[in-house]
Amino acid sequence: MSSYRQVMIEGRKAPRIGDVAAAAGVSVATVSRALSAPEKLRPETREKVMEAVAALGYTPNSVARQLRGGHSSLVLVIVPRRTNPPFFAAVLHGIDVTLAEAGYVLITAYMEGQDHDLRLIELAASGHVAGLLTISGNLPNVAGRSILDAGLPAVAICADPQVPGLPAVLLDDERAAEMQVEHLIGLGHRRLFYVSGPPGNYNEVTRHRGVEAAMKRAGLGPEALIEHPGNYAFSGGIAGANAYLALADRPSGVICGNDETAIAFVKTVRAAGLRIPDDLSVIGFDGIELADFCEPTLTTIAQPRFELGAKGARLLIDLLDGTEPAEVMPAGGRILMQGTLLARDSTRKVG
Amino acid sequence: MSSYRQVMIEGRKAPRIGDVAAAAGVSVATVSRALSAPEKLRPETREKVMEAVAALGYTPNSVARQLRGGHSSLVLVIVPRRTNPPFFAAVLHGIDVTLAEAGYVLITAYMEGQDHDLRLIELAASGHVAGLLTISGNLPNVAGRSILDAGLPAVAICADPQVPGLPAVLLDDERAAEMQVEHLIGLGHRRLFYVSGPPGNYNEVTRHRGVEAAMKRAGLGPEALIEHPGNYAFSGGIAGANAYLALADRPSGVICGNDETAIAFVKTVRAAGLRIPDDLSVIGFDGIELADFCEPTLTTIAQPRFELGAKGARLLIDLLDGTEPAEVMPAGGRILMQGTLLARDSTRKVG
DNA sequence: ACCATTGATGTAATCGATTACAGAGCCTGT
DNA sequence: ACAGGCTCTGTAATCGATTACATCAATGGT
Repeated sequence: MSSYRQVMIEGRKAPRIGDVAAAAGVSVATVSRALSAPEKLRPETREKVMEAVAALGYTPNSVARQLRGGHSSLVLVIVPRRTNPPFFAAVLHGIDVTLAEAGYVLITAYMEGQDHDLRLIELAASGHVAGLLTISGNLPNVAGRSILDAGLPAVAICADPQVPGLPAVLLDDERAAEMQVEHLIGLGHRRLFYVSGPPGNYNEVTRHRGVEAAMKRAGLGPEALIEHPGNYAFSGGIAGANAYLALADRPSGVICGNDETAIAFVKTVRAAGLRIPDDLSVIGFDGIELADFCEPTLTTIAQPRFELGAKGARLLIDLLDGTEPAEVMPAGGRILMQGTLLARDSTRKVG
Repeated sequence: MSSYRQVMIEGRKAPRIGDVAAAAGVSVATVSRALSAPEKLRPETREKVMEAVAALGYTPNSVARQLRGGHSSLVLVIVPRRTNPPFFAAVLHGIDVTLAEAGYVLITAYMEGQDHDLRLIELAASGHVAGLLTISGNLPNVAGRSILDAGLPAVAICADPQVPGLPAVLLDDERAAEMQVEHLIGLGHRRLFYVSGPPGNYNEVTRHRGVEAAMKRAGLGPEALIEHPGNYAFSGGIAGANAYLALADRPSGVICGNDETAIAFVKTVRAAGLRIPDDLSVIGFDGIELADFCEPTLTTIAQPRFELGAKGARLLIDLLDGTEPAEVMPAGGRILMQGTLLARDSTRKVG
């Protein structure tokens, strides 16, 4: 029923390029040029047009502009729903700042499943959007249609959907997970409990490899690692903690898939009377601000969240503008960034 | 440089309505009708068209559709930057689910200031968007141009920009702040410390009124309240705590503007050796999940975050579709919802 | 004084859909 | 058998900007 045009009519009607042309006493072509190629106009003509533009409060209708063949300045970012808001907020900030510098506008959409995602796919195919950024390992993919089918330039950030030809800016998850294990082992812990991410999740799979590699390198076999599948959310931390508490012989070191998991884990085992780091050490993953405000402060691996977003956005911009990427693209199209260990109070030497 | 069209050409060229028409052996009008008014077609014609659509993988170009006068299905949500991600994530979730049910797509954009916001204003005026939702008390407003000038249907959520004619779905902030005070006073606290939100902020101003009203009603004068301006972020909680610690005679009750502030406050005063709730009681605001995972668990006022978003979205949808709002609009166009006190371990009886 | 060249501006085609209106079949009632 | 009324489909105008090409005036060269 209600089109934007109808709304316009109800209020002030939006001026069109013809109105400006009439007000300035020139043709529509001249108005168009005044806005997009001012150097082609005599200064006094340009000024006349600009005055009319200002007087009428004219904003070019970019729907029409795009239809004619102009490029959109919208970049769509696909964010997974309902996990880890503090983490993604920082990544989005890096993206937003970088896009804005280059004249693009960030819009985000959340994955929600089925019909909802189908709309995202249609949005991508609809011509509104110039490019695509995804922070989600699972791309909208409904009934055999993928959001990538639209052929938009796209870059993955943080999680690799593993689509051939799709460049990705990622944390070196494997190495980061190794750092988690090495930190605990370095403190003397010989048996570990691991509350992972959702089974099958890209980050989880990669980090899992890192955990196993580090264990092996330290000479520890699979019997030294007890795993519990989590979900990168508070609830997974609670469930993991309950599983931990139920163990007859509890490992002294605990690795959590992310900080929220770790916080919920800590909370739950403390409620059961265990002391951290006296009775057990817990290490998180992500480095959200909050990890420094909980009790005890959480040892964790900090991801360069802002930079991951910024670098991913930069890469997409280069793709869109056709400029040569500043960054040298490694074969396979995956840029890896390193995490940083933040040693705080939730871990300490055993015994 | 790179238009969406160019991209299409690089990959499979996007089929146009004419291609489908040719493939199905009908006219473009028939194809259009098959998609938007199938009941007007003979079943066999419709089927023929649908087959061609499927075979070519045709998605209507909604840029062209909109230009002609069709309504956009995009709703733009303006989110303030860099504050309180866990809070806004829940509000957005309520918005997203509600919009999706009605066939709209949520896109969010963050406020960042100046040039950046100017782009948002242009986005709103550009014809891409059907309606506007704002969760920010300050609307993009640059050089005298407001994002509302575009005349889009709009609804404010959580914070009231106080624009005449702009409907709003709000927490009853004043009442909620009264509840904070009443809770502490009910526990016997007679002097309060208040780490507020940013001075001038809509929510802060309203809650401030509530705090003062409740103090007065309890027979406490202004000397019983010591204020420190905060910012709804961790840093404000730390600064507030330091100000509190510097006091010669510290109030036993502390009100924080939101949960993040409270968490940082608690952390900081505990580090200085104070015990909570033994030495002082602290109450937060918002009711984010995390408030139940910190040490001690945080007493707070829970906002119906999902419902605020959902109700605001519902209102906008009614505006867009021209349906009669289910909710009776009070005069002034402001719908108030109530907060809920969650009494937990960070507050207790004095003495 | 006149033609060629340059620079500024206008005219009209174009992008890809929607939809008012027109026209073509096909029934039906008289 | 034919007018009138359906139903279904096609033709072409339209949305608002961009831009290739046409036009026109002014300038400079000879």
